[in-house]
Amino acid sequence: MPSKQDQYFSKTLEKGLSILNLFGREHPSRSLTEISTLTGINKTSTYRMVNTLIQLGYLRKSLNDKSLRLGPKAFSLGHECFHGFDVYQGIKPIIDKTFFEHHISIDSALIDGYKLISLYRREMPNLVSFHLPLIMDELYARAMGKIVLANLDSAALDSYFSTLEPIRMTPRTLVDIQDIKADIKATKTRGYSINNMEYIAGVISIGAPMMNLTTKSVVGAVSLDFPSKDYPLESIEQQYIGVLLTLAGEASDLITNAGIRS
Amino acid sequence: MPSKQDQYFSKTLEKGLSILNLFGREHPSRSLTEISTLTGINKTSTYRMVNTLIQLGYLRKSLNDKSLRLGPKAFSLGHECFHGFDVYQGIKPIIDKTFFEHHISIDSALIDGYKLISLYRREMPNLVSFHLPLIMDELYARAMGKIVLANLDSAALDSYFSTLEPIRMTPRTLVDIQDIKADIKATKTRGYSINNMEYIAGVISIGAPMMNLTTKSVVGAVSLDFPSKDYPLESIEQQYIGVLLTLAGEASDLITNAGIRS
DNA sequence: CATTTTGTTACTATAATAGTAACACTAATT
DNA sequence: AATTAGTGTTACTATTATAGTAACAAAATG
Repeated sequence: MPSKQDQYFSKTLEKGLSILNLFGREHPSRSLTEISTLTGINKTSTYRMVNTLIQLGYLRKSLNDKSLRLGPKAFSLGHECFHGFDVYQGIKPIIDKTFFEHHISIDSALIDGYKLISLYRREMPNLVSFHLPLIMDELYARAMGKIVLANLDSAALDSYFSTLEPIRMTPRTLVDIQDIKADIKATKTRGYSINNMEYIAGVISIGAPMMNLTTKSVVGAVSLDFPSKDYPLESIEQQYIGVLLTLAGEASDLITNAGIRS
Repeated sequence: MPSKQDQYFSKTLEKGLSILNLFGREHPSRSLTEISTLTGINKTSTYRMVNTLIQLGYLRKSLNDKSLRLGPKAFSLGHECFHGFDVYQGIKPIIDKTFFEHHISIDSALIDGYKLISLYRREMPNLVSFHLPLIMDELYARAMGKIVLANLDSAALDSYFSTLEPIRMTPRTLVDIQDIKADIKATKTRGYSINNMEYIAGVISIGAPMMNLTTKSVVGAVSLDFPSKDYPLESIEQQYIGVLLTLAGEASDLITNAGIRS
């Protein structure tokens, strides 16, 4: 948790970046007041920040209505930030290798607070095609989320549950807090997580943690995803746990070398 | 040209973003003093900005040496900025359509100052594979650059030439300023630009402008790229000018609707 | 071990931002 | 057409955040 009140923290920069973060695939356009209310920044300050971003080319303003959109500079910054992220470059070959060896769908993600940031993903054509968001909230309903929760310390876990309001996404989603807690406990002793069609109907996943081996802390997770009609859970557990744990081990080595920590 | 001295411009935000812009594929790691000298920001202020970016997760610091790298937050911001850019989403189908109809390599870019920002690209396997940078400086040596220059007003063109120091990239690259000026003039009357192996040996390109039809200004360009061994320049000019101009027209419509202007 | 370089902290004058409030302008409603 | 509500933009200062100097610590270098 950052101590944001020291002298060596720029609130202005934080505000500016929080504005840029409001734009994305599902929000290509926003208005000034919308930005002001969403960020909690007063309207004049919002205007200053937005105006700055426009002048620098990160945002642009429609002429008719004055709605704001991403500008060319945001596009190029985005490209560089995406492809310049060394962990992304490092995990690609690891996941690709496993993908071509075993022909299974694989996903990976990093923790950011109590969210998962999707890192790199390969999907088999047999899987129900689902367009996953880049940042995912539902830790309790996904294999990657469960294994992350199982590796948090009890204080962090309490803090997570204190604000949690589970949403039922499939008939099998766990929505009772006690059920979720029990599942997390089981996951911890098991060493890997199971998502039995709780997030998307027809998809079974197993997950393992990406650990920083130096600090002994979770920083993300990998998962293998299977179509339930072709793969019963029992056979997955018999055949693929080794693959999963090997992959997670390789990913953990990468993470540890890169010095990622949460 | 932005008037950056008004009250409604945040210098702090500008500095913070300029730091983030120093990172990318070819510069995954940088030191504090490096950042300070490159941006011209005083060391303490750099420290404040960098510290902020670290606390927010946009940068991370190596434990041993204290070198800085992009963090997970920069990765997710990058992804959203890239895929949330509506012009990118809009130009994809246009270029894909032409690509599948004519089986030729196609490139597109937007202007940013006197640089080109690569937008979307499709490449045929017959083309010499070249890894283009996302931001390109050599306007004088590329088809997309030439057509952009040909559409600038004389003041802007003078300003461009006043700082230009051409680099010879192939035996055919124009390095004499007078030669370049003559070529720009010829391009202007021709209506499309020709790059005859001046940027990469063995690659001939033709370029046309993406115009904002409302403001009558250039905002970018598209180009068709051919391997010179299979396509002599004469046959390209006979067969593909129509394709090029149609594509440029469609791209211009998109740009105009989006309200992109330079 | 001495020397240079790089990162971090202390301190304060100055400049930049926050926030209130008023204003212009458009869109919606009557 | 007139009224209202809403959004974006500007004016104006108190406040506070930042810039920059300088000193210091900690590595890196020789």
